[in-house]
Amino acid sequence: MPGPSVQMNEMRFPGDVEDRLSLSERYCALQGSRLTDTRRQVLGMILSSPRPIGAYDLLDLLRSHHRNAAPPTVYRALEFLSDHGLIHKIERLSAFVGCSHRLRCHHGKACGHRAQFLICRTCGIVKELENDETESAVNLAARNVGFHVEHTTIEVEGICAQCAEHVS
Amino acid sequence: MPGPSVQMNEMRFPGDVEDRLSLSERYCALQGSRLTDTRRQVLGMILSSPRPIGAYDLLDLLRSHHRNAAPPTVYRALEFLSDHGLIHKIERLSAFVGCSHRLRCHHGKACGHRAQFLICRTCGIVKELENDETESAVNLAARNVGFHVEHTTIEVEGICAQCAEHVS
DNA sequence: TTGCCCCTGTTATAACATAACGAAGCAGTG
DNA sequence: CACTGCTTCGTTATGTTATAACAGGGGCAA
Ligand SMILES: [Zn+2]
Ligand SMILES: [Zn+2]
Ligand SMILES: [Zn+2]
Ligand SMILES: [Zn+2]
Repeated sequence: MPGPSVQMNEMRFPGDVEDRLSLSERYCALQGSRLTDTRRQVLGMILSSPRPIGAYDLLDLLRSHHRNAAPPTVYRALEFLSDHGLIHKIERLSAFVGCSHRLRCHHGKACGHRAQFLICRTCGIVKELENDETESAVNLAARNVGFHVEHTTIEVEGICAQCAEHVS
Repeated sequence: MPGPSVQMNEMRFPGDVEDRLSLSERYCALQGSRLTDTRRQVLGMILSSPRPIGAYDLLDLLRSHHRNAAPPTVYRALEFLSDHGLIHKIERLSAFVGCSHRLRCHHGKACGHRAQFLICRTCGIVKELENDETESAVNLAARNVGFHVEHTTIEVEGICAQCAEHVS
């Protein structure tokens, strides 16, 4: 009876997603971390989703290829991916998106990459911006009251350009 | 057998909180809204808390004065207070703080008040800033990609001035 | 071999939030 | 007052998101 001892079938993703997964694998290896099967599959599912996806939706998807998956399975993977800057959590949605910056960045885990997220309330698509002026302004304002900034969450809700066109 | 038909005892708050509650009551009246007993008590509890307080902590407090309180009781009050700009939700904490702006503002419900929140990860205290440069920068960045902004969430995690002193 | 660290499996529970429906209260109106 | 419409609230149940806690497996180095 051939086959692996654990019920984990390989999940196939579109070519561009596979490319990003390969890059992510190499990126993790350089950090001395391992992009294991589960982590890779969760990342692939996030990258394949056109909009932010929640932990329990990921769990449902994961289960069709990984029988034993439970909430901690997903949350552990999400924590790893988040720690390594491969994904971002959108707080307002309790959902996750792939980082559109990380794979273009050569500074590693602690590069201080900060972003702003534009959330369209019509189509649900989230765009990641990296606007230095915004970061500078908020950092300055915080320092002016003696606050030491460690992490900034900026999430903008509104209507994206696409959706605005459709209405007019 | 005297007493009200509903088990709702008046809760007493410190003088400064009572002052803000009175102002809030007048503010709501001007809007044609009613700051009912439950809403007033929830607001009072939020204003009395030195740090953000979660819905279920509010529920526990509320129950000692209001036997029948259930989750919807609290969430309805929170929605009302939030809609009227009297409180803010801190997304990263799923918890609520009183607005430090509203009672100084004469523009009413739709004044477009926007704020940034500095969350100290040591003491848990949250400070509300109103920095126009930050708002301008993020609005500009969004408009540059054709995004129509409706609401912005800015939450900064780090160490407050107080706590930074204690360490050094 | 032993000990250590990382990763995972598994069960259970905590924490946060809303759906749905009916009744009570509080306007105005005739 | 009786009628009506609207807001608020009580109540029960359920949905959604996230973590605690502990055991086991597998690689690697001393
Ligand atoms: Zn990013
Ligand atoms: Zn859109
Ligand atoms: Zn405010
Ligand atoms: Zn502090």
